[in-house]
Amino acid sequence: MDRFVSTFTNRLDAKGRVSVPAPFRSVLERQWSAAPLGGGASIYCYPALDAPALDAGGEGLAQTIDGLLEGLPDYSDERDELSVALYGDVQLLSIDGDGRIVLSESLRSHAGLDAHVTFVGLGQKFQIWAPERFEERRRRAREKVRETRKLIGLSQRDKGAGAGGGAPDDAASSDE
Amino acid sequence: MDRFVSTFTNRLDAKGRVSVPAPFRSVLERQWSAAPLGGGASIYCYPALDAPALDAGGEGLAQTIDGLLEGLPDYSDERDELSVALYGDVQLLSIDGDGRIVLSESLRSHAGLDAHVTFVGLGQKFQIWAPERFEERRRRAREKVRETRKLIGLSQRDKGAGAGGGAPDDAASSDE
DNA sequence: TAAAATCCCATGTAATTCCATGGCAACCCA
DNA sequence: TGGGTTGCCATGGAATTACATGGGATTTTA
Repeated sequence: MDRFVSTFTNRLDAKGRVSVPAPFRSVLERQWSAAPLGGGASIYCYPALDAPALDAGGEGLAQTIDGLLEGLPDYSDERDELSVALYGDVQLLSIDGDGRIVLSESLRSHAGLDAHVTFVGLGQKFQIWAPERFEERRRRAREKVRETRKLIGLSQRDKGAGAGGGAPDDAASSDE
Repeated sequence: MDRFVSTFTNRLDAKGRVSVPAPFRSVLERQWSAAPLGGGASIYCYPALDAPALDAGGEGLAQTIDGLLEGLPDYSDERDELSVALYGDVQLLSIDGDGRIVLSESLRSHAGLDAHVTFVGLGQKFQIWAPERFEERRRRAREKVRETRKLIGLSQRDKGAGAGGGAPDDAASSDE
C-alpha cells in the first residue's frame, strides 16, 4: 500500500486555491478507485487537534474515523458527542481538474496559512502547515530528541558536526 | 460509502423553510436512488433524545432504527415502547424543487431555532442546531475527543506507517 | 373563503470549471 | 556530451455554473 511521503510547498492564491502535490494526488486517486464508489477524488480535511495545522487524507482516513466510532453503540450520547468533533469538523475537499483544492477560511485560519502552504507526508495521512510554523515545529522536535538522547546517554559524540548540512534527521535514524 | 460530514449554517425564513446543504442533498439522493422506491428524496427527522437539536437522515438512518428494533421480540412491551420512542416523533420532510425543507413548529421549538440553523454531519446521520447552542456543544465535544484520544488511540498512524516510509521526520508525526 | 402550505421563478453571490502561461526537469538526438 | 525538445506541473485569471434565499403565485385545507 502506498503512503504520503516527503514535503512540498505550494502557493495559495487569493481564492484560497492550492495545488495538491502530484505525488499525493496519485496516492489519493489510487485509494479512491479502490473504494466502491466512482467519481473524482476528494480529500478529507480537518483542523489538527493540537497543532496549528490541518490533517488530511483519502478514503483510508475516513475509514479510520469510522472505525473509532464503531465500537460505540448507536444512539449513545457518547457516540453523538464524538461524532460531532470527528465528523462535524471534517471538510470534504474535491480536487479540481487542475489538481487543486480550495481551503476554506476556517481551515486557513486554524493553520495560520497565508501565501504559502507546506504539505507534509505522514504515511497514511498528511498535514498542511504554514511553512514558518512547520520549520519551527521541526526545529523544536529535533531539540527535544537531542535532549532526550542526552538524558539516556545514547550518544555523546557530535557537538556540532552534523548540524550544518540540514540533513532531514539524524534524530530519526537512531530509533529502534 | 457516503457520509454526512462538515457543518453548514443556513437561513431559516419566515415560512419555516431552510435549504438543505447541497453536499447533504447529494448523499440523501444517492441513498434514495439505492432504495427500492423511486420519487423525490425525503428526510427522516425527529427531536434528539437528549439535546436541544434535531436528528435527521435518509434511508440509511431508517434502516438503523429498524435494526435496533429487530433484536427485540414482536409484541413485547420493550419493543412497543422503543418503537414509540424512536418512531413516534419522526417526521418525514420532503425536499422541494429548490432543495429546501420546512421545519414544523414543534421541531423548531425543540431545537430553539430562529433565524439561522446549523447542519452538522455525523456520518450516518446529521443534526440540526441553533448556531449558538451548537458552538457550546462543539466546544465540549472537542474537549472530550482530546481526553478520549489516548484511550482509543486516535493516532494510529505511528503504528508503523510513518517509520517505514521514509517520512522526513518523526518530528511532525508526534502532536502535542 | 380565509389561512396555510406548496410550488414556481428571480437574483446576487459564492464556488467551480475552463483556458492560457511559465518554469522545471527528464528525455532525445545529434 | 551538449543543445534542443517535449511533457508534466504549478499558477493566474476569466467565464460559467451552482447554490442559497427572497418574494410572489397557486393550490390545498379547514
